[in-house]
Amino acid sequence: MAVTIKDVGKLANVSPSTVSRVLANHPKISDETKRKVREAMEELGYHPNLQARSLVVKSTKTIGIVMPHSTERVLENPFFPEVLRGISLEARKSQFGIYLTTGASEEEILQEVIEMVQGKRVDGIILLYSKTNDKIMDYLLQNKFPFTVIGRPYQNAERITFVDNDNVFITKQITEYLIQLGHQKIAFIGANMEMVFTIDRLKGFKQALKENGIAYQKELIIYDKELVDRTKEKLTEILNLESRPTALVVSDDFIAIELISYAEELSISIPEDLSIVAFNNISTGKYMKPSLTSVDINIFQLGVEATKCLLDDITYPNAVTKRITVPAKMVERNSCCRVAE
Amino acid sequence: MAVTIKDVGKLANVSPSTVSRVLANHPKISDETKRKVREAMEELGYHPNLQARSLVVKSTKTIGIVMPHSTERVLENPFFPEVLRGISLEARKSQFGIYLTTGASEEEILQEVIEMVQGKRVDGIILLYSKTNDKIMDYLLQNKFPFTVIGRPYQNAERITFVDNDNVFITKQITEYLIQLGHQKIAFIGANMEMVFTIDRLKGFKQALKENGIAYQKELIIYDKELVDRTKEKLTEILNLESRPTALVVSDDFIAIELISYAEELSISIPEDLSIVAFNNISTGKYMKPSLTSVDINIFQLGVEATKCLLDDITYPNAVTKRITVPAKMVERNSCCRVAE
DNA sequence: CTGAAAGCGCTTACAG
DNA sequence: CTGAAAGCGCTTACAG
Repeated sequence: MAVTIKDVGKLANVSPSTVSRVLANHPKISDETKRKVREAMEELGYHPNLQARSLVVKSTKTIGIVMPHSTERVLENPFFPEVLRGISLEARKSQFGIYLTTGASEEEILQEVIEMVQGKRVDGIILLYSKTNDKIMDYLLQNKFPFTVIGRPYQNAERITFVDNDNVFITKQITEYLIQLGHQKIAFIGANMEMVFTIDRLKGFKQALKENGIAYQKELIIYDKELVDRTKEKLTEILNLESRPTALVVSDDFIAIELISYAEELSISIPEDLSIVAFNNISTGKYMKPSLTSVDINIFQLGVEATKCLLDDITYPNAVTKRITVPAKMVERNSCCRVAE
Repeated sequence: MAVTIKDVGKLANVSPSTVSRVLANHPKISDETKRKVREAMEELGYHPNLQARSLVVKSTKTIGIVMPHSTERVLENPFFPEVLRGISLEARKSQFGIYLTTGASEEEILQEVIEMVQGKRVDGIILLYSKTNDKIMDYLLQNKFPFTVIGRPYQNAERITFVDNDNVFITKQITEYLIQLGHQKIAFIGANMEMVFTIDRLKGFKQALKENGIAYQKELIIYDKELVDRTKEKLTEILNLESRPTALVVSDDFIAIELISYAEELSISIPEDLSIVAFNNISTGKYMKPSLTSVDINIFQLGVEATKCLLDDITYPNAVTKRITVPAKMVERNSCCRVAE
């Protein structure tokens, strides 16, 4: 059916081995035969069967990407396309393809990962997120399979190559920015507390409070879990607190946008009554009213670096693990202002 | 190194052929040997090498997805994650994996597609977009490789299975909605004119005008090409036309959001001075001020249906081509109002 | 019900 | 510089 190395060999009057060698541009093959063989390939429209090659060379030239559960709202935000753009760019440079998980639950994803790994579908894996007690990370580590994570591994970080923002630092910085604007009552609206970036950001948030002598108030910390399915009530609840916060650190621009709309229903003006700084710097943030002050976490670069690391890891197994920090920076716009006296 | 069918056979005291058969749960193998073999697999942690299997059964159980050029802004909007969610869901049901193109130009993507097809990496392909003169579609058609497109193929539609919204109809409908609100000067802000959905929407737009006796004005049609890199000038230009439109049909919520912000800089109020209906119904649309009236094109369902069709096509090659229409509907919010007399 | 053999399409020592 | 042979890990007629 499909044209194989044998057909090409026959047409060019050489053995299959020789065809294979010109495919690899082996230096010891004469230019003459190379020409002949290439002509034959051209004529027959030959293209190597990658499966067959993979089977013998034991390398697939593809990387697997583990996405968050496809049911998560996470996927709604532009993180995914953007990180993929970074990964693609870098993978393509090395002629690597991309294979995706599709699972809707951690268990399903784990099964897919096992199949990718054991089924020899990929040479390495990029984990797009880092959460606590992640079975997938455990599995990969245990099987010594090359992988890189975007985000800080909660355990075994010293044995894992990862790229991340310095979430503690940047969150401390933005919190201090709010403090310098005179805010004392600042709430933290986190994402899922199983996500390590949430843990790190909360840490930075607390550090800023502490170093500035502001007491930490438990009721001013809200997590995603409390938000899902009753976002509106929960957010409204905060806004109605008798000692309502004057500023918010919000894990995601989308939540910030939602929250702003609720605030305005309650006649709370942004930023006069409530300052907000969020994360991710979505492209429409600058067109909002008020425009959103947000942390640009450089998603594209996270993807690029993670891929570079993974490809390194595949090429030189057993090299030392690396830790890459991608700079995040606050983009100041108009959703924050000095607290009213 | 890795454990193979041979190792399992040895441990279970059967031939590799038998192991292979219990893998396939062949009915003629006795329960007793099945048990024995499965035990051995368990003990050794055996997992089949999918590459090897693919090589002989000539099926990869994976589908390839061709994305728009990764450089396009298209990727910024939630179309991509959402369609992928639909594809994943459906693919997973049939145990199919997903392989992605990464190319940054049509030429690169074509090369990748050729490699996917000839390299036997995938059993079928989903094209995530439809544009005029698409080399990739031509290639696939010519090679009789199973594929499905999301969007209407510009050529050869009768020979291609595709899923699409009825873009002509829905755009006609929303245009009539604006006309019924009393608007006569309506502008159309399209995406790239090479995209077939833009062509179709423009057609629906014109139909609505014609049937309502409104003259078609060329200067009220703007394409993406004119927008890229100088979006602001171009949009502002429209807003400054001496006979400024009172309503807009905009190809994408993101553009609408951007446009709204420029309008307000010019003290044009939405919707009082300018009504807007856009496409895609992004999740934050309802939190905008004003909230966005937008067409929900049901991206998720487009992904699901495209995958179903493709899997059918893979299972029953040479079946008749299908055309699936996924309903789109306008979600009415507050960005449109009756034209001022 | 099970095994031996051939074969999927390639690569790569080994030999000359 | 090139070919014959073995092998990657599986599946599947063919035979018994």
